[in-house]
Amino acid sequence: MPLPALPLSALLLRPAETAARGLLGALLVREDPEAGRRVGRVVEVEAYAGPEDLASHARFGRTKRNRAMFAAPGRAYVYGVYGMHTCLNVVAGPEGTAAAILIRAVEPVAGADAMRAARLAWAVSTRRADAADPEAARARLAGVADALLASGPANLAAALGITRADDGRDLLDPVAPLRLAAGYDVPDDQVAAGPRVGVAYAGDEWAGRRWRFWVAGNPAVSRPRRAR
DNA sequence: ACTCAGATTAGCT
DNA sequence: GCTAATCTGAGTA
Repeated sequence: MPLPALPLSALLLRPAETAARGLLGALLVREDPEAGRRVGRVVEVEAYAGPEDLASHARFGRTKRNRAMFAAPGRAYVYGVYGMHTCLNVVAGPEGTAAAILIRAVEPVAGADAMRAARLAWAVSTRRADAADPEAARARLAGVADALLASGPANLAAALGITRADDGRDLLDPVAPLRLAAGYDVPDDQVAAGPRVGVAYAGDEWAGRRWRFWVAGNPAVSRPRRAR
């Protein structure tokens, strides 16, 4: 398999949409001494530019929540949303740019069982109904195809055990427990693009940009929902 | 196909 | 205090 044209550290200095597309095929690795190694291939991403991007969390400037966005490229920006969900971004651009790439889906390459177990752990610790009936939660997750375990940003975070404790961590550190690594090159003819999900509030100019990129036909790509 | 609950927090007034 | 949020799963049809 060919390697990406650029090392990740150089790729992440490019404009967000370029870096986002280039991140397709990279590997997201979670080392866990108990559960073992979990690896996913990035198959779906979204680019967010800096404060000028009205869909970006950086549009309010620097805040308590988004401070990691202003850190160096390759850092994690992890935030919580909708009361229970966690999402992972990779900071892009020169430090202070506040650009970021939302990782929306990875295709499990190793550790699918550990991902399933982590999804269950998240469910019973977060959702009231699953806490009340863990067996039902276990049975539901047992029916989830491997390819869907880390499909969608919040599912991805749950499957890899990503929490806000990971906010600001360096994903390019080759020995970090959560890291990005060079993976597979994805040729242009396998890359599809469309509008970002859930950013209708940003107005036509920004919501209309086709800054969501995915590997065409890949089963781990999340189902885009209707804009709200 | 559509609708809704869930449950926390940032950002704003 | 209030509103909406880079979401998901369950319910109805």
